Amino acid sequence: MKKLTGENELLTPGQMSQQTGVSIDTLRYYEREGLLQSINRNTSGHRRYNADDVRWVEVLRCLRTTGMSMEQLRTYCQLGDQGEHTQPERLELLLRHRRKVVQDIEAMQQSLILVDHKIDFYKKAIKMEGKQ
Amino acid sequence: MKKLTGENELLTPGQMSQQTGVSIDTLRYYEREGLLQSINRNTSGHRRYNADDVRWVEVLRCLRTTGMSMEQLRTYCQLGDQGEHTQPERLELLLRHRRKVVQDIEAMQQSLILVDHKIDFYKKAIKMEGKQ
DNA sequence: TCTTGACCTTGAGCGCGCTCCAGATGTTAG
DNA sequence: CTAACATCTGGAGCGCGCTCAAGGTCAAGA
Repeated sequence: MKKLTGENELLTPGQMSQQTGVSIDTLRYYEREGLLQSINRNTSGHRRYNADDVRWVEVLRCLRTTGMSMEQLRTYCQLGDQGEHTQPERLELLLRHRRKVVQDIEAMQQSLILVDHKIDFYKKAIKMEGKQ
Repeated sequence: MKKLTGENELLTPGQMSQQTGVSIDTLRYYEREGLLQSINRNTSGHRRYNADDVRWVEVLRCLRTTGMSMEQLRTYCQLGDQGEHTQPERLELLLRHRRKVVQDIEAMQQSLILVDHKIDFYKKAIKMEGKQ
């Protein structure tokens, strides 16, 4: 009988991976790299993730999706570990990141305009060829 | 005396690099990888880029900025080499790419929302702490 | 003439973010 | 009890997109 929800809402690595969309290997890698700390273990040393861990991994995913580097992520985590007094620094880090992300999105949108021109060009060229 | 514009509008690698923002090494790398073809050479074997090359590198940059892989880029170039009859395929490739880019941008914007929530959280937390 | 500097080629090296492997231990269904 | 499967650790390997190094050619200025 497989437990689907029980055991105090704790997730096995496999369940965690499914829930977050992050591979088991990557979860362990993040832990090694200091992005994931104090993960609970059961009596035999297997990881058991809790709801906080799930939420944190979702934050990590958002930051990775927006292109934050492992190094910055590590810095961010370390600040978190150092206590509430680092909140201004963490805010600063996120604001810096945000500015970069907005720039990146704008660069992509700008580049997309040229791609669209190319697309239009091909559409017209193909249509012409049909008529010619 | 250094020529700044002369020589039939042809650009040296250094000038090309400056103009396009792509490093000399990367320009050569792209050439090796088949992304840049039939680059002219002067009598001593040095590259001389023309206006078409500049425009093409700008296209490459847009495609790279939007995350097209080297492999797809190579495919796109090869199709171009095969003549006008590959235009429908090239159009298809660009349309596929476009869809992916739009998705990527949306994913980033979505992730940015969560980052913004975190930012708000810190802003409030810091303000509270000041008042408390 | 000599030096400087841009360019050439070939091929190795690198940083990032995973991803995989080996070999051991734990867990569970039949 | 056993077979099959999940997890553990430590460390190696990989794919991508450059980037750099070594050793050479060539042209121009002092």
